[in-house]
Amino acid sequence: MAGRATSRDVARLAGVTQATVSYVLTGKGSISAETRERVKAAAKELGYQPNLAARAMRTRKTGRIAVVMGIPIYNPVQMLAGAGSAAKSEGFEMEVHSVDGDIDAVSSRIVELAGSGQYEAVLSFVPTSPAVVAAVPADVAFLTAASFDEQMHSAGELADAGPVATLIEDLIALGHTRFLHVAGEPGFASADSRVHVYTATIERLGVESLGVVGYAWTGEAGAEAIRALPETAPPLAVIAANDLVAIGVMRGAAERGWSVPGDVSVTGWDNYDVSPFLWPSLTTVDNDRAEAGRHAMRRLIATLRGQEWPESDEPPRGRIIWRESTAPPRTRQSDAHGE
Amino acid sequence: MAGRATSRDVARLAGVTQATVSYVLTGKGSISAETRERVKAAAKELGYQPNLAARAMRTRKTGRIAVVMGIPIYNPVQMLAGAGSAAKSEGFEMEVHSVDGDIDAVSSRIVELAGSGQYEAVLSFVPTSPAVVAAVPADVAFLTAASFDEQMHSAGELADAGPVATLIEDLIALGHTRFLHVAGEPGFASADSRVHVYTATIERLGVESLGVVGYAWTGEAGAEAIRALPETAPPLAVIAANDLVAIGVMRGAAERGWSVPGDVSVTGWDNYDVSPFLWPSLTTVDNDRAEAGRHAMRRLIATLRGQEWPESDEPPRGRIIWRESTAPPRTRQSDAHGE
DNA sequence: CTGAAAGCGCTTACAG
DNA sequence: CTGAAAGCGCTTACAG
Repeated sequence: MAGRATSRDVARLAGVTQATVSYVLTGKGSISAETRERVKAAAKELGYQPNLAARAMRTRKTGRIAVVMGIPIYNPVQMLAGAGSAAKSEGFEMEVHSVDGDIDAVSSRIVELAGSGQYEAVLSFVPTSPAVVAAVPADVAFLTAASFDEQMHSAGELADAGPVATLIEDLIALGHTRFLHVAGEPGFASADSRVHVYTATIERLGVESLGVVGYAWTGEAGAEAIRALPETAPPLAVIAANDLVAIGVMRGAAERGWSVPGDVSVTGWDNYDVSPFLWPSLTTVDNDRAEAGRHAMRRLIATLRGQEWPESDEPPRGRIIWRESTAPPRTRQSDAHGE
Repeated sequence: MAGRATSRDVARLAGVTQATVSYVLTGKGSISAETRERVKAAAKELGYQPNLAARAMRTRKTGRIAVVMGIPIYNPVQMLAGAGSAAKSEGFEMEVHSVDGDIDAVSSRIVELAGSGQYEAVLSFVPTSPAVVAAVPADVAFLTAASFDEQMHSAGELADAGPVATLIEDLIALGHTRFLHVAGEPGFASADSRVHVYTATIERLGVESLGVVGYAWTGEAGAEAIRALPETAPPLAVIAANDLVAIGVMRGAAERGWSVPGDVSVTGWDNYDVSPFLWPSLTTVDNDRAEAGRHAMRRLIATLRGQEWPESDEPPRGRIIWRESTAPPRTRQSDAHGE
């Protein structure tokens, strides 16, 4: 039975007082090297683990951080593992709360968590309403890693969507001249910034766009986007907001008898575990999710401690993985009929 | 700033003593209805929330349960949400820990968590070594919902694999006579029990099996299983351990020029979000993951409280969703060459 | 550099 | 049915 010895036991064994034990363990007082060693040895011998509840009560710091997830777009475990390890290495425990519902439901749940007194900070991976910031107690740090707002805009979070520009440039190099973007759910920085970069890049390079459609993280949105296209649409390249949407796009193309990548080149995002095994395998943007989680958590903890966050410290960039779903466009068969 | 009022404040406002407040809130003492109302009203007015750290310290019960996940087979969020809601409704907080590594790494982490004094119970969704049970402190409940052992055997967890039998029976009704099972990672009850039921059903119905292969939750295992087949294998039906494996199987078939479902019928498990949008869409077994999570958590809490768990209370059964990847086998073209 | 003491907010015997 | 008091294990001024 571990976790049983108290600081009093350690003190007794080391022949010092309880306060000395506390000073040694928290590193606060100035204790002689010799005493310090004695205390540490005693703590080790007893397998001493501080009672966190008692410490929390006395310090009024719980050492706990809440993370809020929606029913997520993709498997979030690696991101959570990254966030958790960053929290742990800074001495915090991380607790994950899944919240289902719309932005208001999520927002009020966050306010509730922040007000529960159990957490020193709350990190949201779901978009929240702006009112949350004001409703969170002043002594609880709050950061949303999901929302697209002015702050993020300037903080360089747009960089996350950078691969969209590369994707388009490289597809043009392959011979593509016509594009379509199937976007993710509005309110998510990842979705909004990709739309932003897509639109800007299309304009900058002067190529044709069939529009921005979808606005949902679903396969259905991808399939529907293709079903709604005119018969004359191919050849074209579709930039899908993530792999699920892209798989819907591929299905939509198959339903119409359009070949991938011959008639329709398709790109996704997030590199699902299934994506290398699709037929054709899916070109996608791979993110280091664990690092993304660590990054968000470190930033939250900096906020919590009132530290400045260097602008240069951006989240990790996505890396494009080219696979079979992208290729030079098949030569247009009946150019005369194209509009 | 919420979470600020203490039981003392509530007592003062209600004109009673702190003990009375505690009795009312924990429902333990016998307090007059009138006093009870006054206390409740006061608590509500002050937005009183008990300080959990203080309560934990006094009761020596933390009210917290640790859940251990590996880097998971599929998106675990719904299962975790189910487990979390069951925990919450029983008055516990649930904390998720992701652990990477082999069975020994996972096991020692579990022992560490159980011994930390922070949790009243630990629930593992990863297989653990048998030694864990002995190493966990006696006052910490422990349950693994992932391992396939005698206990589960008798507790009816095999029922989880029941759909395998139905799958085979229905495929036979469709005209199939030759099967292959691509299994998941050994040690996982879900993998082992499916192998068990597959083997038993093949034998019972006297149909041909090309074997049980794979033993990994990967797309590569699925593709490899097909690549290793003799040219004469089709038509056959492949029971894959989950959708990722099944997608690998479909790719393997495509590589060999075998059509799905004409030459190879394929079934998966877990109903991935991408599976309805594959081409062909994938026949699979859909589980109520949230209910599975709730079930495991309720059972853990019953253990924690020393309650008997009724044998009849089984985890939810999977429901087969028939889609395009399964169909009657194409007539064998060159039966003479078949072995 | 170390010791004695207070107190974080709660629950729970024990008297009344 | 309610009140006064102890104590869970820790940290932190305050003296020495």
